[in-house]
Amino acid sequence: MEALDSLVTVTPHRRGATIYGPDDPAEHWYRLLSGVARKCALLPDGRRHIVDFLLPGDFFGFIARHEHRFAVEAIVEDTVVARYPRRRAEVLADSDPEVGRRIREVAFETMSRAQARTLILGRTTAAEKVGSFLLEMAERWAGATVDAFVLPMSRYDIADYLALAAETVSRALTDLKQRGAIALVRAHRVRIVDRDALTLD
Amino acid sequence: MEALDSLVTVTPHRRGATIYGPDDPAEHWYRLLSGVARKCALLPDGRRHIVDFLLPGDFFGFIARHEHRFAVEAIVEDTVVARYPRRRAEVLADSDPEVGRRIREVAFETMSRAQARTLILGRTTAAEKVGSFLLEMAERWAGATVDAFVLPMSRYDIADYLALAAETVSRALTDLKQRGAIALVRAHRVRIVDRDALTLD
DNA sequence: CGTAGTCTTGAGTATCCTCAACGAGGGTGG
DNA sequence: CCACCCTCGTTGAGGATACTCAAGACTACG
Repeated sequence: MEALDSLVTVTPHRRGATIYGPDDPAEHWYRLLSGVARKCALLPDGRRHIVDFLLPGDFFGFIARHEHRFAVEAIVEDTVVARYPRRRAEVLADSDPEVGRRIREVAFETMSRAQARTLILGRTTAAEKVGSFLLEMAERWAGATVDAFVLPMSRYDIADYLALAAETVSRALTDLKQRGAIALVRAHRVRIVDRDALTLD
Repeated sequence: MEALDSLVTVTPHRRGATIYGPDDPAEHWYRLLSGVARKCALLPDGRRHIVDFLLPGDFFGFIARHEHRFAVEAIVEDTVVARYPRRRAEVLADSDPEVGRRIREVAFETMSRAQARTLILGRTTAAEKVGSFLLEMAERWAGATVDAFVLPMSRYDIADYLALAAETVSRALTDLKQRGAIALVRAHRVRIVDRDALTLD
């Protein structure tokens, strides 16, 4: 991927900063190098949906159209993003099979993420949604299956991701804690104690 | 795309037939030529999720891994599917930039579909979910923005797609009908009367 | 024409949302 | 270093929504 790396621009972002907006021309592809970000859509009635959380290594901003439909915002301080000019990357993909294949792989991974998300949202009860969400985060966090990790996003972010009220997320988490399924340290540090209790029921 | 077309195998499927199963080796890419299909996941507790409805023109079965996680089943009689051997298609994509770019475009389209679906599932009330679902189907149906179309899938399918109970789907539809937002002919033929009434509550 | 599956409708209950108040943490400025 | 403030998180009570269980009506198929 040295060929693609020659095109890259690396930019740090502050917490809350917008990486790209919903009406920006889609002239770049992006990859998160460090930090965490959220991809969100603002609905006509003012509500907000979070369609994806972006972790280090994740690519985003891929789109066939010429305009993004979502906004991407940094969630933590010093969220570092690599940016690839779309046109030149596409030209490179046409001439370099290695690059083209890599981009296809990345697109397939992104699709996998979207499908996993769909399965989580398809859960019916709040406890199941929150449980599945924690398992997803634990799995995506550094790729390894770690049991303890940091949830950098707020309860409101989680709520807008799972289509729940923030209070319901909070209640579900305390409930999981009291059942012994997870342990919480100051609201943002999670340790999974009983994996099975997060899926069943 | 004549290059890819030389690899294709076309197969008709009966209503209810399995196009590929959850444990099949992912040795093919697919495209729906006619009919309708559902992509579904079977959960450990026996419930079913429908992750996507596939309409004519849609590609599916793209995956980086070596095994599918979902099953795809025909919903209507005579659902015709084109099948491309994955390995050979990948080799072709490496050697033919045209093919490679087309596959990237298809992957991006599939991602768009997944994101649209996420927005629908993120709706909170049943009426909004069903309304958004109808608008999605109306839009995807033949690409044109038609107001009258056929909903070939059962209420149970819609329910498993929207994470609702089948009864709730039925109630939401009759409610929309009584409000004058849609007209129904024998449960499966829909005409959209008032588009705005489908989005804003 | 008959039957099996699907769709609709009803009643009661569980879940989640809304509104509200309180508490905790982190950051800032004195 | 401490006090303040402000955002975020938690908890409670009441009401709305959707689910479950159940039965009846209709369709589509054989």
